[in-house]
Amino acid sequence: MSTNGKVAAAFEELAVLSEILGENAFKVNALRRSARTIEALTSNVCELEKSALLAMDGVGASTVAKIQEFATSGTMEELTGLRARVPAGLTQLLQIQGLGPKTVRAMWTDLAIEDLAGLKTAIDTGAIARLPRMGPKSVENLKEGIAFLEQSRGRIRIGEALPIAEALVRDLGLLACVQRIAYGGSLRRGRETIGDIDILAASTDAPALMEKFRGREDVAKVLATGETKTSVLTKHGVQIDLRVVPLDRFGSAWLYFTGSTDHNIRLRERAIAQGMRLNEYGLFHAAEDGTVAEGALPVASVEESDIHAALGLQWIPPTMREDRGEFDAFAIGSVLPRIVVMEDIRAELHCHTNASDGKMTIDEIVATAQSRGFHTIAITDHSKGQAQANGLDEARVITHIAAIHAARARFPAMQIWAGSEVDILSDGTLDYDDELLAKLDWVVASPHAALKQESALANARMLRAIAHPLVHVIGHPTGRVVNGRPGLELAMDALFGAAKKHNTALEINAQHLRLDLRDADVRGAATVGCMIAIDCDVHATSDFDELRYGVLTAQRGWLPASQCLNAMDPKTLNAWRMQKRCGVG
DNA sequence: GCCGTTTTCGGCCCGACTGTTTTCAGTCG
Repeated sequence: MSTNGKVAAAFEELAVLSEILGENAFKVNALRRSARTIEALTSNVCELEKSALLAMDGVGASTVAKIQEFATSGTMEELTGLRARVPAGLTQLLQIQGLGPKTVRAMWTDLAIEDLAGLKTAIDTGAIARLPRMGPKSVENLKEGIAFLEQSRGRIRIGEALPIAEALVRDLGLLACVQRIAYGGSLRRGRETIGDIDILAASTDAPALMEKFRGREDVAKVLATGETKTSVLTKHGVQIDLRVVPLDRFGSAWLYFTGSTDHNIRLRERAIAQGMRLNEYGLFHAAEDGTVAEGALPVASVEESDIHAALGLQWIPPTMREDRGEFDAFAIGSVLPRIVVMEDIRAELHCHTNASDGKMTIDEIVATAQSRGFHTIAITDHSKGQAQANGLDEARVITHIAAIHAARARFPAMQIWAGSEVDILSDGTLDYDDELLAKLDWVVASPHAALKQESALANARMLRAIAHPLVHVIGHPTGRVVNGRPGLELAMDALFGAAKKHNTALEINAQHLRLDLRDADVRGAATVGCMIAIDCDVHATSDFDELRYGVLTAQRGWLPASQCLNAMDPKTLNAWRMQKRCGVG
């Protein structure tokens, strides 16, 4: 785990243990907020100056002291103390749906339950019923919560969640009683993993809509159902919540159910500061004492943008609602560079044909790119080190370059480049020599092996590749897999600085399994002024559809269209390609 | 634990739902 990951985990653990001990909930929340802030940093938190730490929202003297203590000793005294007081097994109990810190604490102090096994025993013997507010239904829910936890899949990847949500919105949207329907939550914000799927609807007949939803073929269990809210668990182990609101309150509800929690809190604070109140039913004028008159009509509620406008904001895209500076950036009057959108993307600069491990021929892949409205494609089959992927040796590369260039006559409207995805070897040298690299129109250099190497070595390796004058783009820079492997542990800020200096682009690999660079790193790279390529790493036709995950990640990283290679017109992109090699060969 | 266009102390977003209760605590998003 990276240093920032360790420090963030320490703060999260502080929060959990404090919660079980019954600490002030606002303190617990502040600890959690510190954890999230540290997790999203692109610099090593232990190497930052005190002033830089204090400048971050929600970071105060106490947090700084803990970080500095961790930096020098590798531990936090307070955390060590809490671990000694709270049984380790209690933390897991908090992951049970419907079981919170108050009840866990009561289980521990009243019944001496210290872990999941102890809880199960207390349920079996009936001892659990001695707790206050623990009636038969609560016990039943507890049993189901434990069963769900034991078979739970945790957060699922966005590439799995989004198609499920889209199908649901499409199907339910066909019902005559549905006036408006959309998904919200972390899915709409484009996060790389999703806890559950949130669907929001306006309907003339809410009970009928709920019944249709509960009766869907893929529903395994109804978790809760009422007038306005139904939660189900699908056969694939995904929780889906459906909320129904009046049509004229859709905007405020959508804003609320999209989040994030931190963003919502800041938005409501903003409303209060302006003498108003905000909830899912709208933005309301408040009386002197802060209350809203019974039955008052909202100032704004129909569209999200109405509420933003009434609070002095331009509409904030969902991908940027994380309380990471968006309130200043979107204040009315402030000007933000235009963030990249799907329609900007007109080039695929990383793809594989059947010459290595792709499924398509050169002509098939070019034709597909053209049919998607692209003007440029760089064909980048694997280098020889990727033997398992049928990587090309030097002789095959020469033949392949000629075959790719020959395709230009058959696709006169397309700019077609013969490239390679060349391996960055563990020492930072490349898998082809410079003479061969210079014959290629386009070079993507990527790490594929030695992804567990020590951090200092990994940094040196990637810096060397970034500095190589014949490399255009660094492909999937960390080699991580979402929910899979952590990848290289890199000092990202140093990489961004080098990429800027050498004018080497960094990739957002759009494959939802990779999303590498991750969102927070895109933000860091974009801030420094790096160029970014959003590529689908195409192996088969359907891989072109992964593009949207890459674009969502770019938007979460506040990437301006002007810093995205794939958003350039063909001439500008070609000019960038040529000048990248200025003074070479 | 953090923070300040009334505050360096006293607040800190807001409502729905559930199950247990006779008015509300706990949990969730």
